[in-house]
Amino acid sequence: MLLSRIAETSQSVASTRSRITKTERLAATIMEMTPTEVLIGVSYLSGRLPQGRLGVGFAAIRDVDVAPAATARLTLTETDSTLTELQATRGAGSKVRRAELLAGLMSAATPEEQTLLFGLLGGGLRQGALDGVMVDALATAFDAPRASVRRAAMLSGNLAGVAEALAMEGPTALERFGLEVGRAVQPMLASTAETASDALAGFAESFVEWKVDGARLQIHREGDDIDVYTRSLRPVTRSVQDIVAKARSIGSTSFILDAEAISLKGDGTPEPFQVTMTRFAKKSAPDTPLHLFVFDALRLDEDLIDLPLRERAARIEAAVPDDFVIPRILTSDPGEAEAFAAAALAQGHEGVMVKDADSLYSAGRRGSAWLKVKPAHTLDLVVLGVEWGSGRRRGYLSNIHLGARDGDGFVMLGKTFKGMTDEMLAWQTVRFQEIETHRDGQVVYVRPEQVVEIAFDGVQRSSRYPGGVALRFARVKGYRQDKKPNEADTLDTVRGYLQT
DNA sequence: TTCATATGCACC
DNA sequence: TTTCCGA
DNA sequence: TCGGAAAGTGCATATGAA
Repeated sequence: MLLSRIAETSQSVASTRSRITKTERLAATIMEMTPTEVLIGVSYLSGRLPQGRLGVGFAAIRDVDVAPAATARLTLTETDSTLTELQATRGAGSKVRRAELLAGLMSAATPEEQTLLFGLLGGGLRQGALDGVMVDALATAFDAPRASVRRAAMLSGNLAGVAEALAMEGPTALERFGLEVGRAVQPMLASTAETASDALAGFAESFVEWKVDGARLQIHREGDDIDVYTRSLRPVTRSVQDIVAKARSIGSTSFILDAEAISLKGDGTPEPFQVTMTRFAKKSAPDTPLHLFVFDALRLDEDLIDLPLRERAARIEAAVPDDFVIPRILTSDPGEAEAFAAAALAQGHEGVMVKDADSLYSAGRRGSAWLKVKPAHTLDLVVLGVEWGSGRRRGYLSNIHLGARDGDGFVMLGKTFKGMTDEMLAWQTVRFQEIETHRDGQVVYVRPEQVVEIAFDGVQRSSRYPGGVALRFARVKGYRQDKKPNEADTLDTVRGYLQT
């Protein structure tokens, strides 16, 4: 029902415009909904989508100008306060979580409204999108074990189907859902560890494998049909025909593999991440070949997700050509692990993954069975400006602009909001207004007087910043009260990280 | 028509 | 993607 | 222990200005 509405609205928009965006499509659909439908949809959306992408959709609901992210954020906040009011009527002072709210909405919804909601989940949004909030809400609304709902949704990649089955048949319907070749599965995620030895300490025996700076791929094959998906489950089969060809040479005709794809230079060292990424743009010729590094198998002739990693690895060794398998060792010796990690770094790779050899594949979970270990660098930089935060950081100065010393001045290298505790936020809100020079919109500019220690993963070329370089994954380690700006690191020092 | 800016969407 | 925080 | 919230950069293309 909803799907056909989306199709109709798409066509009418397409007749007047050259291209329609996902948000426009969504907006058009939302505008035709009844208030109840909007309430259900919006309460889901407000907890679900990244902020910046909602601009057009929410602007349309509120009938305000289609305008930049600022409008979207404002509108999103309004939506939030509407929800808060709703919550307040339920219980004085008691906080109602979004999942509870949603569960209540679903239970109270008419069959027509439920159909719309499930349609929204399955077709209106990203295919296969999954959300902890939704799983929670479904479990509560239909009185099913949370873990079972989660597992069914993760493995089938079909949240809408799970929701519908729960509504029609109840919790017993969950047993039907399992792995399906051709249907992308939420990939297993990793936590972080400081060093390879630290990571190793938690496991009886560990696989230590290269962590390459590429793109994660999930490769499905059933007979002659091969499909490739990104980490976010976007199908990219057409862009990566060289990967498809490699997959075809694997000694099995029914599999689901978890792998990394990366462009390497002639000497085997990695190309910058941006080079790999251009292969995944909509229109790009495969002029830079992608290497394939398989590191896990959810299925190889039979389902493997409930077998330990050591067994899955053995099956991979037997079926996948060595060239396509991630270099790794099985060990419990910290020295061996550290040496392997050092060698990976020497090859130019990011670091290593350390994985519990006895762990099962838990789709979509960020557990501690997989640990990523990458060395962090630090720099002492100078704060050039700060932006007012939003959401839970409203009223605080949050996102800081970072500068490196260059001659007598400072050159901006990027921004960061990561690594700040609530205490630091409170402190910097006062501090940066003390050294404020002027304001422009959300930005408070300051005299370059405050030094901050910044951790980062690497330096990349940038067309955005005047120094031609930007920091990758910059986060605050702490403010340096003991250093003067003229002791901060220089632009040349930063550029020095480009090669390594 | 060309160039610059804005926007959407992808990812680590 | 990293980090902090609350349930 | 888990998941939400905070917002990053780069590239391609659509739109607006010259």
